[in-house]
Amino acid sequence: MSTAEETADGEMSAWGEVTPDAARRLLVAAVEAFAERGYHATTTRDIAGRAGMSPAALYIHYKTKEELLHRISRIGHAKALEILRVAARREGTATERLADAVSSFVRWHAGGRTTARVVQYELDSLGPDARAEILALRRQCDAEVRGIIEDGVASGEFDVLDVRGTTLAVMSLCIDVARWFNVDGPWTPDEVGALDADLVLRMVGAAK
Amino acid sequence: MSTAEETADGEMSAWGEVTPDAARRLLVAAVEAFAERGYHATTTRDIAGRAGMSPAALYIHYKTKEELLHRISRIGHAKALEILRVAARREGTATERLADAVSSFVRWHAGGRTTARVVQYELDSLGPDARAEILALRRQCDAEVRGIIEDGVASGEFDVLDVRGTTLAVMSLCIDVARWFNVDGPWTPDEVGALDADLVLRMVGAAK
DNA sequence: GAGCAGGCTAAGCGCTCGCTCAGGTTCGGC
DNA sequence: GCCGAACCTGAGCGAGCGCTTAGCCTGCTC
Repeated sequence: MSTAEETADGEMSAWGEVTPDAARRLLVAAVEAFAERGYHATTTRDIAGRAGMSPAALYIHYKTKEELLHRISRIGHAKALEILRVAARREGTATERLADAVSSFVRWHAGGRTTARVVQYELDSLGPDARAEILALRRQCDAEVRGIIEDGVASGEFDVLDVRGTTLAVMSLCIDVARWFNVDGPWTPDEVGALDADLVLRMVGAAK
Repeated sequence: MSTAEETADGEMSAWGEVTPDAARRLLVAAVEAFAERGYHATTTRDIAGRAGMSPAALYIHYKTKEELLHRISRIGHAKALEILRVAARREGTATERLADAVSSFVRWHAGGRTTARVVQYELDSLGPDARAEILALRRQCDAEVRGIIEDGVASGEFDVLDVRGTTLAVMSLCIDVARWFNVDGPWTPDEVGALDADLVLRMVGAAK
């Protein structure tokens, strides 16, 4: 699969399943605003304005501003989990699957940086129930990566002292990309993905 | 140097240089509130309340709420830079200095998680001038780590394909600790520091 | 072509925000 | 014992917030 759908204009194509059209435009506007300013610094008037509507139109499609963040978080985490699941369950050695997981996960964080920032850093702005639901998805993401590492340890491909700690370090490497990646910077999402995949294989002691 | 000054009750001792006493109490209260809720979700009434004062007292010591964040960011980044500088300029091989830099930097992010969260994740809430000033400090932090890695490459200790990219990955590993570390979790700051230092040495291809 | 449901806006409500200001208290210097 | 400076509070201002409501279009049904 190409990364085109996650970059530039295509970044927002992942929201195609959201209907009707007005609800999707509001959601996309909210993603952009939350990514730029953060949830609490974003006003409902700003979101509606970006979608070309009046502030009141927002409340026809969503009950509250928080519901927008909740839906964005759920869809985003579902996408992240899908990326990791596909990599974890494909054919191949643990080394190949880990490299695939890291490179595609990093590509998503870099190319879809706008979405990824909201998904990874605005979790605490959700209420307790919504946060608990999203945290469950996040633990599943961790579990997919940990599973690959455990496979590699079991098969003798990897040399890892602390599987849980190393898993967290791998996730850190991927997630933090959303914090620093800049589309005007020296790297493409593909290049960062390849670099980080190489670094992760070194971390787990995989043979080159 | 022990890590005691960065943990538990001692976390806030780094603000000893802030005077007078009331100004320091307000600053510490702001650090706690910003770390818990984020800058925009924190009210001046909350900060003043935590410091045991009326909302108006805040404006005797600080011109605006943003000035509080600015001062916190500057002091925090200065501390981070000092930690990295000490490790980078001590005696020893590049391997020893990199391990020292990572373990002490990670210890600071884990033990002083409250401060580190504000310092690393609330940067965008600053105005343009203040942000530019803080970004300069951040680039100096990167440069210290990059310097150690370049030394290791030059001496033949390290095997690194992309020095800039690897530096960013090392910083990611350290900084992201502030996002996930939990004082009630299974690790102490020292343990995370040692684990991440080991992983970083693997990333740069240092001999065990 | 009247009725009606869904989608939208203009106007604005109640509230809390960052911040201000007049005035009170405390305390060292003389 | 009085003065001025430093510090702090109670009260509250103007603004902007999330969200609501009354009513107007538009297009589909029969």
